[in-house]
Amino acid sequence: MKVVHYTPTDLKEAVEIIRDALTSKKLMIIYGCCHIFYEGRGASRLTSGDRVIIIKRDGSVLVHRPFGYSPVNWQPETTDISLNITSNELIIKAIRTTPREILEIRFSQIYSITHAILEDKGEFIEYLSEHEIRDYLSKNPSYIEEGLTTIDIEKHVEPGFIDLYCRDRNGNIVVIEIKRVTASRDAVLQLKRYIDSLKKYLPQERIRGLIVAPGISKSALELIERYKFEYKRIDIAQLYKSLRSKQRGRNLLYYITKKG
Amino acid sequence: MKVVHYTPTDLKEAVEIIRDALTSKKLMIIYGCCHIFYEGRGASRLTSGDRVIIIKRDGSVLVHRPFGYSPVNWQPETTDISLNITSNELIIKAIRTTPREILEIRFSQIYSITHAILEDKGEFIEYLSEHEIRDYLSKNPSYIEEGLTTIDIEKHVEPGFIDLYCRDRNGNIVVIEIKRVTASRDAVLQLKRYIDSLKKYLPQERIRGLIVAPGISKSALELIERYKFEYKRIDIAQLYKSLRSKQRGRNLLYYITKKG
DNA sequence: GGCTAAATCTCGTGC
DNA sequence: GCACGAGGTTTAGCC
Repeated sequence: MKVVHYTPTDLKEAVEIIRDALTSKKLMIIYGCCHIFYEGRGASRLTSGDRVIIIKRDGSVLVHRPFGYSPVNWQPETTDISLNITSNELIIKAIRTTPREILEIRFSQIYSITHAILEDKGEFIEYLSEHEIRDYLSKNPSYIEEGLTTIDIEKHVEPGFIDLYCRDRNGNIVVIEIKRVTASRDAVLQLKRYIDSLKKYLPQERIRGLIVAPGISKSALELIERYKFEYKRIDIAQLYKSLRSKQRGRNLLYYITKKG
Repeated sequence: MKVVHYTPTDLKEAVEIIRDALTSKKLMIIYGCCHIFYEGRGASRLTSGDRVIIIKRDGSVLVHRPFGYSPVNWQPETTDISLNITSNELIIKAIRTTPREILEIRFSQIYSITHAILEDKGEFIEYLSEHEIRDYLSKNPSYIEEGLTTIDIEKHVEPGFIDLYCRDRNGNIVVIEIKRVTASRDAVLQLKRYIDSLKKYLPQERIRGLIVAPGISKSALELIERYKFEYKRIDIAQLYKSLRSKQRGRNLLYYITKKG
């Protein structure tokens, strides 16, 4: 990647640099003093100040202030970008339809422009969240154990929330703690607290404790045996396949490796 | 604003530049080839490729790929940022608690670093959208008229959607057309079409037509009188205050001026 | 295209 | 600190 950097002396010089970068479809970053006009689903004005503007090759525009994660103004990728210059302002206008929205950036000064062609063939691998695993297993409890039925999800007990609250084929209550990664001692202790709390209200019920995770630590396994809980290993990659098979663009197998 | 630009020859040079920028709390933008590790509420990996990384002075981190409006990875502002270097990688790690999340960026190459102190005292002025006004008035119909009750929002009739469909204290139907800006002739004609359509289905009902707007054009007012409709002026600034009064950091009055 | 549901939603406020 | 609600939410799938 070659990054080209300019410090334009005036707006007339800047407009040529920006025009070139736009036509050659580069990613461009501008440091400048500007005020901003937005009209569309909402409407806003931002009075003059120093900002960073990112224009990507797909036409998406981001305006960032010195603070905060989110851009103060933006335009998603489906935009047409126009460029104009008046006697004292350089104007970038990004317009999109559906919904009709206009973002207008008016620079009084441009301090720096960098642009480059980014070669990014990287693969974005997204693992399953605990939430997703929990939802899937609640709908497919037989994946955990034959004859299991879900009674409740995120059932509230005093110490917190039980991931899955089930009943097995013999009518026993099964309290399930799900972990996205190798289950640690903490997971077992958590499960213990839930079950101890439950037993106060259901003294006559037989309650099983079950850790569901792709792996388990030695110390956790020791605790499980002491408390007479159980451990059910799940294959996250297989689960991922079942969940994401309908989704396009992610045709690979995904694995949880180990706790980072 | 003074933007400083570097093209570091190696990672050792880059680490010093980045360290300086971090300690002096500047906004920094890095063009580099990196792979990324994220673990927290979710988990992801991004394999090697060229990206733009923005680190702001509040510690927020954004990782942008050449396409798309949204960052591929990020960390909101409540972060601690650490910097390390191995024999062949420069590692930026941004960690936050509540929720515990780790973002790790591992650069194999750094092409360009720019940093600057942005002076941005600009005021962000957000106007109300027609949508927001409609929602507010639907929940507070007495703002329009004493004894008014909302029956339906965006009620579908043949020619389109009625903004607010209400009943007044005397049991009459009130069809309300809301405008964010000075209402024009078109607004009245629109209202006429809705009411004409309604009358076909409700021949026995008395139906009132009401334009709610911060202003009205002369020609629109003439039409209103001809059709025996009504006009209710609303104060957008006052409405804004009621809506946004709970929000901090926006302690000014906001006004709708005119259509930009 | 609109509608529905989930998100590392974010960003507030109120308890 | 955690729940609740709104947003130019965004983003994806489904009809």
